[in-house]
Amino acid sequence: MRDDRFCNSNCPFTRAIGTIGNKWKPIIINVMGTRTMRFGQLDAIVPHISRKVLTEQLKELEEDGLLERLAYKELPPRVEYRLSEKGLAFLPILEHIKEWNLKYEVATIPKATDYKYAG
Amino acid sequence: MRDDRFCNSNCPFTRAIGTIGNKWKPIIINVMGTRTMRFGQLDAIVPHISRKVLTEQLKELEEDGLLERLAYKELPPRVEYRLSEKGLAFLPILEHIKEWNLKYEVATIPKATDYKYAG
DNA sequence: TATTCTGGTTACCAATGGGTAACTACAAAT
DNA sequence: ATTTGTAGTTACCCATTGGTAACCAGAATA
Repeated sequence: MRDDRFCNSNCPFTRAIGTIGNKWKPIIINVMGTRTMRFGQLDAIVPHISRKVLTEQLKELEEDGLLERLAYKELPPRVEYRLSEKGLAFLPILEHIKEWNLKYEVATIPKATDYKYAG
Repeated sequence: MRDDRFCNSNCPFTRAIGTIGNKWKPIIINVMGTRTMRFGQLDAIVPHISRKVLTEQLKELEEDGLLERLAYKELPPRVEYRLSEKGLAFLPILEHIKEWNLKYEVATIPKATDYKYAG
C-alpha cells in the first residue's frame, strides 16, 4: 500500500505522499499521539481496521521510521508501539488538518430522500 | 474512493481523512496550487494518473468544495479547474508535509541486489 | 484437561481500484 | 470526405486491497 512510483519520485512531497498517503496511516498516527500503545489497544481503538491491515500498516510505519516497536519476550507476547521523533513531528500537521476541516467543512444538508416520512 | 465510514465519523479529523485521505487528491491539489488549469494539462502533469481516475478525483474534489469547475460551452469543450478558498487553505498543509519529509526522510540505502554488476 | 491470553501469520474469498481502448459531440482545418 | 482536438463516459478486465476465520506458541488459570 505504499506506492513505489511515488516513493521513487524526485519530488519530496510526492515521496511523502507515497509513504503516508493513505487513509490508515494518518488515522493510526493520530490515535497514538504521544502514547505508548499495545497492539490490542490499537486494534480496539482504530475504527474499522482489521488486524491484518493494522499489522501491515504498523510494519510499514516502522520501516519508514515513523514509529518504534518494542517486543518483550514474554508469554503471552507483549508488544508496544510509540511514535518516533519523526512520527511525533507529524502530529502538528494532523492538527492542522483537523482545524482546516472544522473551518471549511460544509454541514451536510440531508436530502429529502433521507427522510422516510417527509412531513 | 471516499470512505463513507470515515466521512460519517463524529471526529472532524477522521472526516477529513475520509474525504482527502488518499494519494491522488493531495497530489492534484499540490499540482494545481494557485493556477487555473485545464483537464488536459492536469492529465499531462499529474504523474501516473489515468484520465478515468483523474475525472473521478476532480469530481469528488468539486463535490467536497475544494475546487471550482468552469465549463465553457464551446466545441471542442473547454473546462477549467481552480482551487476554491477551502482548497487554497489546504496548500500550507501540503507545504508542511514537504518540509517534514525533507527534514526526516532517511536517504535510501541501495541494496546490493540493486546493482546488476556489483564490483 | 481444557481454556484463556497476546500478537501475530496464513489461506481463502469478495470487493474495490485502476488501466486500456473505444466511443461521444461538433466545429474547424486539411 | 477525413482528420484533429477536448473532455469526458463506458465497458471490460486484471491486479490489488482488505475482510474473515482458523491457526500458532506456551505459560497461567480453572
